[in-house]
Order: sequence, then structure tokens, then C-alpha cells
Amino acid sequence: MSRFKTGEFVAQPGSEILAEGASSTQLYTALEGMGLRYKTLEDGRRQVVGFILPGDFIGLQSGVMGEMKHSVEATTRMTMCVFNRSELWDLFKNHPRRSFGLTHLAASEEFLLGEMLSAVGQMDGIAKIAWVLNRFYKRLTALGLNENDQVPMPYRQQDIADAMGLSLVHTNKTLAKLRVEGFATWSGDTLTVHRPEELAELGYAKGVKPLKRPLI
Amino acid sequence: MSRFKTGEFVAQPGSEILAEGASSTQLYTALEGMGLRYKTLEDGRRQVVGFILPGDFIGLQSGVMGEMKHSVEATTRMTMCVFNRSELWDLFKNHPRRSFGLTHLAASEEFLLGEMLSAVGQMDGIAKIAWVLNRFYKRLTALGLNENDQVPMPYRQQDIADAMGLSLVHTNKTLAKLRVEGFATWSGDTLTVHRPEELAELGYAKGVKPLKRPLI
DNA sequence: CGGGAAGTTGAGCCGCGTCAACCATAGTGG
DNA sequence: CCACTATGGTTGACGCGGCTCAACTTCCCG
Repeated sequence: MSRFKTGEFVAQPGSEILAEGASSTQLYTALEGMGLRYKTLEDGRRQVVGFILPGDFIGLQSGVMGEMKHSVEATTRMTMCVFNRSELWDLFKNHPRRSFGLTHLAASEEFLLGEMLSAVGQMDGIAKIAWVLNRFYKRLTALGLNENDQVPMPYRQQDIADAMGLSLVHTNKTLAKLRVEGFATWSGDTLTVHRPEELAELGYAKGVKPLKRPLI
Repeated sequence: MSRFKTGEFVAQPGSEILAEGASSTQLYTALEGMGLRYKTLEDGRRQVVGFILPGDFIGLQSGVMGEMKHSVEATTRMTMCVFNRSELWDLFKNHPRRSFGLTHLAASEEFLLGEMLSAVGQMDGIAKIAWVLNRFYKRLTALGLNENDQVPMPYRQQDIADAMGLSLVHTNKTLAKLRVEGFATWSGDTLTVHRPEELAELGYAKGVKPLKRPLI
């Protein structure tokens, strides 16, 4: 895969990596740091459509559909691996396994979005918050970033609110509820989960397994 | 593409084509009729994650990830084109254009889900309903199924409610509002849109263009 | 020490969910 | 041919979860 790598790129916290509507000629894989995918509505509201963790691919839509359908922003400092879009073709022509992996990746994204849609559409406030915290905890644990039930959580409450379709105020109050009830504590940029099982149950997510993704 | 076709399949209205969790060895393309994609939560609630129209691909997740992440149900009688999963490999190995098209398709699905998530997460009741009706109207018009501002609409109100995260009752009342205000009338299995522009505006969807998809 | 960004908390209201009838249509069996 | 039933649509009453507004508190960073 290193054949395709054309360089590394470092994004500063708060900077926009790809803009909705842009047709970038570059694609990225996140190596370190965390980011956000979001869509902006005409009245300024924002829907967060995904959290970017190390290993995630960025810009597939642009590569395959010609333009990005959401923006991508670095939350922490991020280092990324850069590819050129033109190499996508080479990949499809000469590396069927890799291109299959890419499709797998797209299907996985679709799966994640479907899960999120179910949460946003069907759950009440407390379940939504429990659901994201749990999903986060599981993904980061799978990445080996869990130390003593603590995982990094560099986002703002507003990001979680925009992800789950709740107001900032209500998100805050719901987090407080989870805290005093002893399920999980999110303070500063670390999330501590005290009772993983019960948190997962609150988020109706007993059966969700971590995704295994083929290397790319 | 006909090389890959292994047959045709007809599904009766109300029947389940693929079940969540199933690892089918068959993939389908819808030729005629309409269907639903949905996820079922543990407490029985349902989130509709997509409407299937002629030309849509069914079972990509199963083909590429090993199992379906949502169920698929025929709403009307549907006729579908059937492929075998094993042929997916052949496609990736020997038909880069086709496999690229498949990835494009997966990315398009992801895009649609993102749009839907934004609507469900950020809009209020009337905007949500206006948004789906408008999306439906546009997609069906693009398929040439529009006659005199009328398009087929074989779904139940419950399906729309489950798609937009609203209760059946509130969906019904909101539809009534759109009807008396003269935006759109949905009666029986036809949807009549009287003022497309204003309906679209209600749904914050001025800028949404129909997707062009490469043939598969 | 001043200013801006994020988090916290209370008050008050309303959109939407739930409950509960009731109506319309179509298919079924006696 | 007509009760009987099932499915889907319609409408009103009422309560609550979550939104908005608004103040206040940290905590940085210059």
C-alpha cells in the first residue's frame, strides 16, 4: 500500500480538512488524532455524521462521487497519510483485493450511519447519550486506547449534541445524570466508564460488536 | 452485466427479502416495485433506513461484509434481478469499471443516509415530512414515474413515521397540515404535489440534486 | 488582569408522544 | 349477501421530554 502514499499531512486542531462540496484530488487515512464529519444546514445548524478515529479513511465520497457530501474537521492535531485520487483508478484496475477492501469500507460507513440514524430517530435523550458514549468507548478500546477504563474524549459537548440531535443544554443535563448515577464521567478530555455493561444496556446496544476492517 | 445475472425473482407485497443478520449468497437489483430497508431495535421499535425504488441495489452489505445490517421488505410486488455473491469476486478481479461503479453505489447510499440523518436529527416535524415527500417526489420524477404531478406512494403512514423518527399520530396530523395548506396531498397510493418549490423549501432542500449513478 | 470559549444550572413553555376513540375499506366465511 | 374482522387512517385530550432564554462559573491564553 505504501506505493500509493504520496506523503503525510498534519492538520492543526480546529482546522477544516475537507469542505462539503469540495472536489479534492487528495484522499487521506487518519494515522493519529481525532476529527469530525459534519453537514451544515442552510440555517446554520449542524449535523455531525461521524467521528474520525485513527485508521479511518477520509474523502472516499470525493474520490468516487466527485465531491464531498460533508465537511471534515480536525478536533485534535491529526496526522494523515495522503493519496492522490488518480491512484484510485490504478487500484481498481490492478489491485482487486484492495479495491474490494475499499468497498468494504464504504459499506462499513453505511452501517455506522444506519446505527446512528436508529439511535437519533428512535431513542430518548438518556439512551442517545449512553449510546454514543458506549460506542466511543468500545471503538477506542478496540484501538488499544483504553487505560484503566479511561479513553480520550477531545470533543466538546456541542459536538455530541449535534451528533445526536439534542440541544447543548439538554446534552449537558443528561451527561450530569449519567455522572451522578455512576455510569460514566466525562471531564476535560477523558471519558471514564464505571459500569460498561449497564451503560451499554442504557443505550440498547448489547449486541453491537466492533467492526473488523481489512487493512488498506 | 447480463453475464452475471443468474435469474429473476418476484417478491410478494409484505414479504421479507433479506433479514437483518442474514448472510445471503444472493444479491439483487430492483427492477420493478418498491420496498423498504429497516432496522429493528430490541424493544421492537423500527427505524426505516431507506426506500427501495427501481434500479436500487440490495444486499451489498451482505456481499461485502458477510451479513446484512438491516432487513429488506417488499412493499409492493417486486421483481428483482438476482446475482450470486461469488460473482462479486470475479467482478472485482476482471471488471474494474463495474467494481468502481459498485463502490460509487455504496458511497451514494452513504450519502443518502447522511441526508436522512440530518433531517431526522435537526428538523422539526413539518420539515421532516416535507423533506421526505419532496425527496420521494424528486426521485420518482427522475425515474419517469411522474404523471401530472402525481407519483406512486405505496407505503403506509407508519413507514414514513418510522423513517423520520416521528409518531404515527403526529405524522398523520402533519400530513393533514400539508394537505389543507395546499402543499401536497397523499391519498391512497398516490402522492400529488401541488407546489413543489414551496414543499422543497419547507424541507430545507433547495439545493439537493438528483444523483446520477453509473449503470450496473 | 481582561476576554473568549466551554461548561453548568434554573425557569418556563411548547412540540410531539401517548392514550383512546372512531371511521373507512377490503377480505372472509357462514 | 351480509355480519365479522383486520388493517390503515383520522381526530381530540392531555402530559412530559426536551428546547429556548438567560445567567453564572470555570478555565485558558494573551
